Amino acid sequence: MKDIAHRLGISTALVSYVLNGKLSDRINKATASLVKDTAKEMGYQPNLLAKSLRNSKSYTIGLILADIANPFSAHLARIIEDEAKKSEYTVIFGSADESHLKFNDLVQTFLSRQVDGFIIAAVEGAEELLRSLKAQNIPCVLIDRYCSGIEMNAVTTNNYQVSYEGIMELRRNGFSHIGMLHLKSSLTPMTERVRGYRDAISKDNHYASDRYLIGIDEAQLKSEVVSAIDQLLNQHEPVDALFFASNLLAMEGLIHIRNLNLRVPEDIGILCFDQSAAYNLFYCPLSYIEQPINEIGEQAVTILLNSIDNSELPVQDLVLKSRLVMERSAMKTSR
Amino acid sequence: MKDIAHRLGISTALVSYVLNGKLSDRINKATASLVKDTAKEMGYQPNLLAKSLRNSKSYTIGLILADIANPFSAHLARIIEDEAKKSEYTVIFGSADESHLKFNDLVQTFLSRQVDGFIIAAVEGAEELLRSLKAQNIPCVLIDRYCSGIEMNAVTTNNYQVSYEGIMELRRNGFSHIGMLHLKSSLTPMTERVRGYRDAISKDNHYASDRYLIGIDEAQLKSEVVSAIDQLLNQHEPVDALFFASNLLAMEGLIHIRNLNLRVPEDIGILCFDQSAAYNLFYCPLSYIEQPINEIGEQAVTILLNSIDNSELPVQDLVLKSRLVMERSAMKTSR
DNA sequence: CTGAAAGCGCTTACAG
DNA sequence: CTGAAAGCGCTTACAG
Repeated sequence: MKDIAHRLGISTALVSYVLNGKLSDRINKATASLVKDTAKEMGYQPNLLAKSLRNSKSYTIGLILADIANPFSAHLARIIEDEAKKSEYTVIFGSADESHLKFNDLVQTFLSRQVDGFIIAAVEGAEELLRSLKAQNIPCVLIDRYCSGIEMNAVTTNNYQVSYEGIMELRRNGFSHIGMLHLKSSLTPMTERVRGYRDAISKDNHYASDRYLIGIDEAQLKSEVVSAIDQLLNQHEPVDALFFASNLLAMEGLIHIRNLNLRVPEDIGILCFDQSAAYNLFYCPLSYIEQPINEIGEQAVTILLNSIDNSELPVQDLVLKSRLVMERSAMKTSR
Repeated sequence: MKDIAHRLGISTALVSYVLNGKLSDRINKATASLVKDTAKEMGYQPNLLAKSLRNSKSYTIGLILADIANPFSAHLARIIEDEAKKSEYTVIFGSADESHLKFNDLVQTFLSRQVDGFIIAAVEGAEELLRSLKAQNIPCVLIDRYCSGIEMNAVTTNNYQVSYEGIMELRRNGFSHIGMLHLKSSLTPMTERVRGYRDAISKDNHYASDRYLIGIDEAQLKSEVVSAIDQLLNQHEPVDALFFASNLLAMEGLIHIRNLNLRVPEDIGILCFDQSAAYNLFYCPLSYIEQPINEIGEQAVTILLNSIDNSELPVQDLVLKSRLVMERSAMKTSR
């Protein structure tokens, strides 16, 4: 910029005005186009760091996910990237691995990088930090996980409702002993899915709602899924259907079911949470609950950018609808 | 920083020295600890933008991938994130979608954000821009795709060698008519895999090396995979094994094979490129070529950071070894 | 229509 | 042992 100004014998102020299209009504058109041409010729690259420092606006959003390597997160990241780009925002991301420490670390790092706002899939124990972000008036949108007790923008899905309906569908389709594998987690998506399952099971006094309900520790997911399924099958009245409450649970569960040579849906009905390209390789078309990932990502960005532009906006709490996709795996066939 | 200085009645210079641990040998220890305490108490957050501007070093690396939503890319991104974090670097990422325009755009955006260096999965037609990055002396590491004709740091895998060996293994295991589906792409991973296949087929005058070789257009991957497989099966001498040259090709191909009710490996042998959690849902254990993703990511970051720290380093061209994992899908059983 | 000057938050060579 | 001052690359209120 200095070079341009110097070359043309004008001030950097003028260069700045021209390049940013400001005051364009009272600038000599000849000089204006001269500046533009010279800028192009010299390959001028604005320094966004300097710009941000001066404007206290970085056009950067911080995205904190559980793990970018998880297909669900990766897909979401892609949507957010595209949506942010439309408004000239860049995304910096980090994976918190459900760890409170990593989460804090990421927030601090991103803050010192002066992000304009956050899109956050919270971890357990994040309440305090979230509260402090809110107190500092830093624009945030929670995705996936809702944090009760704090009024913050959030984009979530109807986990309770769709789980309830999924189980009711299984019952309607003739399954009578439906088990559920969920992650041991106090975060809303999981607790809501469990609640949906329990209410559906309890309806009309089916049987005790925790009889076939098993929580899995994410740290040893594989082995626990295997023993949980074995346990549910080796009972006096074994389950005739299984509800997997996340894509990872479904993946490991299905592998075990295939290893046991169980036939789906004849021996056991299946309903999974989250879509996955992998399901297509299973021999039986799998039923699943599809979250509207595109909409989650788009809405999160929209809400965030709005609240960056206008800090006085009321808190938005958007609950999107997941879709129940029923395939053969959830259709009981007469034996 | 100004606040701290003001509160303590000292200069910001001193605060800066203390907080950065510089000149620590000639600073009063009492003031030093006073500064540190006050900084903590006031919740001082350094502004990395200002720091970067002053130091012309942003501690940011730009990661350009084909598509962060692709499991392979997502996994790589995660490794790179972790490795970069170890050295206090933050990653900004973008998906180029194999588009030359998006690629240019991302490079420009990241440059104006003053990244210290790039990790790049190049697109077709990126040569010119890469050459200009090299001319500007901007640290870069190419991953996955090698760009012939430009001397740049690169971390790739032995695509030719491992494809050749995979096909030879299939032949050794009794398959005699081996087809290959690859993407129409002039990028090295694909061309090298094809070359490996052809050389293995040509060896000992098997048959014309392009007889069962079909290129797929990524834009309509699904439909073309289906018709390609049909074509390879409905011949006078149909194929008895298939080599899928990428994870997406394998995914769609396997779906079609399952739809056709073909038995693997009895009716058709299978070898896939790239590992995938999805493979585990297939009824027959699948053979695949596993690229060392962890090592790719780690080495890419290491090489990049080294060349950021020392611009005089010689160009590194690292070729890592992929691993051939042979399972039942590649074992011909006597009918 | 255009320029001189201050300032964003930091660092560092220089002086004392 | 510590401070005043310049400067990184930008923007913008003010003056002319």
